[in-house]
Amino acid sequence: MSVSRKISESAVRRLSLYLRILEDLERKGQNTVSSEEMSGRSATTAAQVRKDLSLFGSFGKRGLGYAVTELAERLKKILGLDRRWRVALVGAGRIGSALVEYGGFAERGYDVVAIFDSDASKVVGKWGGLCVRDISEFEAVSNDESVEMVILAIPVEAVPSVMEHVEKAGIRGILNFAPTKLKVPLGVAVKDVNMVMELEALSFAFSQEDGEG
Amino acid sequence: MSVSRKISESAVRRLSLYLRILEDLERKGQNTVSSEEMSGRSATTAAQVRKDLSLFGSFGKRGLGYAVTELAERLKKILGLDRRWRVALVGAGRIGSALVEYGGFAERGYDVVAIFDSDASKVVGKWGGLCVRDISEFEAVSNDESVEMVILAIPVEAVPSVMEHVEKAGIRGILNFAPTKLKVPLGVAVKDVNMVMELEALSFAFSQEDGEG
DNA sequence: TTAATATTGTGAAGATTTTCACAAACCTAC
DNA sequence: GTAGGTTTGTGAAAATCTTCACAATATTAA
Repeated sequence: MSVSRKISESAVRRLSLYLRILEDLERKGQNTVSSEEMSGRSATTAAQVRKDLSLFGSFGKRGLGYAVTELAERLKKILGLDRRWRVALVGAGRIGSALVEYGGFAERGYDVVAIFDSDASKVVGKWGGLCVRDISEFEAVSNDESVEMVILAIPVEAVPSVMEHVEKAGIRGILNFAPTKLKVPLGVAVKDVNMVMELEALSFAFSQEDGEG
Repeated sequence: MSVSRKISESAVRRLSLYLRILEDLERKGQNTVSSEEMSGRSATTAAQVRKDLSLFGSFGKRGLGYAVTELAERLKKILGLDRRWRVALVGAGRIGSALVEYGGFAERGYDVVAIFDSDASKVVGKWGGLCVRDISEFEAVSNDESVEMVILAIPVEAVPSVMEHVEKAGIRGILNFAPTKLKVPLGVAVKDVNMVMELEALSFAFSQEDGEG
């Protein structure tokens, strides 16, 4: 049951996708699903689906496929979604605002329990029932609130000073929206979300097409 | 000069990152940079940097490194950033709002020239100087405005009907924020941005740590 | 019970990506 | 011009990831 092999980035991404597919099938009342059908709904092959799942055990039945609900539960456990996570948002700007109001996080087990900004006095009112705190309070508040992960939605200039607080508080997971590579101590996981980078990949695809025969 | 080899997803991502590093160095007035230094600022090795760049030509000088400004220009050209792109936003909800006001797109050559929503009447006022149009006008407006790419910030349910318009209009690049795999005709490039998926990768990293010796 | 059919789980093969390591090219100093 | 120090560009090796292909196992039907 315990996994000692290193799982690749892309495999984890696919697991995430499989879970979404399974939940969709569940809603539709489908009981079992084959690797073939799963591959049709993702952008992979049936072999890839089976290989990915086999990294964690044998969840299927030969000749039959996978039990939708059971596999979904397994994946949730594998992805650490069999519990809720306490998350802090740092940066109460446009992006931060959108993320808090978005709602998709809570739905999947991530509760935003604190919000910080470098100039909290600028931010009026409550955000989703939380008042925006000053970043200087980060260590104290994140300790009180047992914050485990941070969503970083701040400008690049603010990164160094904010990261000091985050490090001191012992946070070990960061979802980074700032378009810069964070320097973090060993053991801290970082995932970058960079929308401009995605657009650049699009225009690259275009340029390649045009440039070629 | 012309590139016939297929460039990997991750290589393109890294090129994007290199460009950001170079622009930073440019601002700081640095004239040349070594692959070693570049690798220090990204999360790769010097050999990787050189390999990536060599896919497109020989831009450096042995013993000296790369000319910052020149390499930046080269990368811009490679990434299709030596021109401006006309982009439409579809979906005037929270995420769409944040994206438009964000500003980072225009800065990097992507101009939002039209905004659509399935219920435009709900959306009051102008967004960044543009009025929000009804999605039924998509083909006509995107034609008039020479829209090339679309940013899709709509709920999953709305995807099929919206995609019909997008396809008919002949759009060939989509930045997709909807958490679903888009079915697109051949020749249409799609990049997915899925924040929940990133968070799931984070909690996966956590769970792995905890589960292992 | 047996045959027919479906589908998993997985070694092995194949493909792709990353790293290594070093000759070639360039700069500076004398 | 030569020696000494750098750093690129790139084949080749190593590592990683994906696909193939098929034995093993399950279901259904008769």
